Amino acid sequence: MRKETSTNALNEKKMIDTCGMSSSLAVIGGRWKPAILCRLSYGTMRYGELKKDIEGISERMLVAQLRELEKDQIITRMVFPEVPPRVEYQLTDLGRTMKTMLNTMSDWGNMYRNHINKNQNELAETTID
Amino acid sequence: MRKETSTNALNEKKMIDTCGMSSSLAVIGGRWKPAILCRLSYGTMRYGELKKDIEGISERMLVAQLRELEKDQIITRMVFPEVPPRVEYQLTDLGRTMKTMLNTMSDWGNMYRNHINKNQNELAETTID
DNA sequence: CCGTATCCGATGAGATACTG
DNA sequence: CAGTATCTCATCGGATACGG
Repeated sequence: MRKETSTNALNEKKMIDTCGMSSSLAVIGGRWKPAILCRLSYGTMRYGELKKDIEGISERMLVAQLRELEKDQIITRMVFPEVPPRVEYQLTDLGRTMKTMLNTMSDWGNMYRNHINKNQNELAETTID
Repeated sequence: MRKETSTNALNEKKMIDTCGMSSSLAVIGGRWKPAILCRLSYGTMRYGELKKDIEGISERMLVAQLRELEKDQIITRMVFPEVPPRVEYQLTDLGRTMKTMLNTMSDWGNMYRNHINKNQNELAETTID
């Protein structure tokens, strides 16, 4: 039953063996889920707000991604029986546990993009003949 | 413009605006890149080692993913002009900066899977009639 | 040993029109 | 307002055969 001897090597080994990365990517991956999750991490939003805020998304995709996140227990969908109808989405407790990961990914992504752009600019400058 | 007053809200706002998550996912996403990156984060590996170690991957996909990671400056490809031929892959310095993110994603993914499984088991137990 | 080339099905995702 | 339904196209990824 899994000794807890925490050498660095063992910790890293654990990562390879089980590789939970795929589980994470299955939940947060794809073209639109990052945009949805980023927004919902600040609180509740209505369907129409998400649609207006996420540029370029079609209704079909927005609904599909919201349904998947709901099935994966990351967000909740609350329907208010009013006229006109209102539907609000928000992170579950489980969904809120993602915030650290989302921030880490966002930070690395920004660093990476800056790095790539910087190198391209330097390259452009040195190759002017 | 942009006041640098670092309230919590503003820090979070930064995440939404730029959302580097998509940049991260563009580099590490997909079916096979997690497996490749996990393995290369321990050091150099040969093509054949990767192929043997990553169960189910086809040569077509292995090569394609390695080429993309190389283009994205995450790994290097070193060809040794020997007989038989030898090709070694390893993370670049830039690639090594991903390790924190990979671990965070792996940890959350494992936590998530455990959480889901646990709830399913409890549900199964309570619904036995 | 380290790949390419080719074919093909499954899935992701856009556009448009319609509905309770 | 908050969605469905349908059609279409592009990309991802698997299987197999062959090449330096």
